[in-house]
Amino acid sequence: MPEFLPVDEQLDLLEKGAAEIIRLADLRERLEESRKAGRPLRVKAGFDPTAPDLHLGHTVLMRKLRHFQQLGHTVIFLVGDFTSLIGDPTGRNVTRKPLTREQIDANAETYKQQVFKILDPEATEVRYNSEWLGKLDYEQTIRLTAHFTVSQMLERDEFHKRFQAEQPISLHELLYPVMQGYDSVALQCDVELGGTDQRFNLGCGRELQRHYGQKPQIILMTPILEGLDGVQKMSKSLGNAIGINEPPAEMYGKLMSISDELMWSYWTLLTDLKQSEIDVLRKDAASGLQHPMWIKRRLAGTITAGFHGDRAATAAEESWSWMFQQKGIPENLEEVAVAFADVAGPNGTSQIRLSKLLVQLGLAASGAEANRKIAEKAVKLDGELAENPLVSAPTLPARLVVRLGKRAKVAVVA
RNA sequence: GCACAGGUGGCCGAGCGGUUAAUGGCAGCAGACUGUAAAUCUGCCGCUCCUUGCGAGCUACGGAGGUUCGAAUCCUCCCCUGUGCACCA
Repeated sequence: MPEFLPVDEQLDLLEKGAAEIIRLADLRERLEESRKAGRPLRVKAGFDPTAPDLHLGHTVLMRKLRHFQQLGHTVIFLVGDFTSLIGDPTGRNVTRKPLTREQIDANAETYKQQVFKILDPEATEVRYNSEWLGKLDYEQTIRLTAHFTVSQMLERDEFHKRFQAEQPISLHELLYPVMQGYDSVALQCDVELGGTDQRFNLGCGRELQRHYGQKPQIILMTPILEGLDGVQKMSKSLGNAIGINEPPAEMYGKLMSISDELMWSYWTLLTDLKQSEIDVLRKDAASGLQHPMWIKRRLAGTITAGFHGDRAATAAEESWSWMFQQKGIPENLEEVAVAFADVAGPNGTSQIRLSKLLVQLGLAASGAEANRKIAEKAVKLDGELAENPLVSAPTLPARLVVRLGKRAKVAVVA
């Protein structure tokens, strides 16, 4: 029979960084029962395999899942392969395009690879909701939807807003919360985790479980992580995200660019430091005992190390410091191999067209943009301001340190 | 199906026959300042090419045609969205 920690100790970890728990008393009770019976709780979180590139925002929830896992409970990683045929309307003012089966499968695979950087694969139950949703026939679906009313659905903020704004709401979108709720029934969940934006969907699970004679699940909501701008939620499409697969230097640098204020919620949501310790840091920063920059550097180092290991994090920190504080050129810059033919200048000469080089390196989105940046004196070559669109390449292969604004890369032209 | 209102660059939103690659706001990028912060100020902000010039060409205002020297702006058809109507009629 598995042993569980005393309930208060479990709650101490589980409550950290949770935005809201419905209801805390029930969770406590359920934990008591589980401990007494030696039965792990079934904890579910659903993921839409729509965005194969996970960012730190997604990890807030996964870290919470891991907490349950660490405490010995059963974590169910639910791939919403079926629901993503609909596309969750959350956070959207427009109807999503449905994905194809192939896209979903491919996305789910990448998803898992990334998720297991945080979760223990051995202790995770991976499920797909097509398993049960795909089997529902039309009649069963009708019976399922009969448990909800139209006005219940329209109460949901997203729908309400769209309705008020006279924007389209497709009928099938109303099915999303119903299906997510049914997932909880099918899996007999004790707890479901989700972001605060999932409140409505999570609640549907409780509602349906009651109808199916199950104890309504406990809901634990995690806050939505703000992106680099500190205003909007972290999202790849808003361009304010830090991907968990980004190279260490990139990750570290982005973390350093957040505002001082934002850093506190990152500490809470993205690290294992105890809340009490974080509060001390905050006090020290306010009183001037510790410079906020150093606290931020520690944050960036901690998070980077979590994904890339201590050594990589230290290297990232060093090159950041070198590059931005001393405005130097770090040693371990990313090298990109570039074919001379792709960046060749006028015919017959050995010159390189700088704008093309910037595009090849991914530092500029287009040649036109690259040219503008050159004109704006934002480009440096080997530390020297580059104002000429043509660069003479002495001998091939040539090694050039190219810098545009905050980012720099080494081009190896051959 | 009918009536009405709409569909403009990443988003919001002007323009309603001609210096309109398209006012303005947001977002973004770069420069200054800093702790690569934030805030602020300044510049940029469709793409391609080169002889990098206040250069040339191409593409763009839901789609397809048309009128015109010239259309995001006018006409026709189509697609999409919202609202209202839809028993007696």
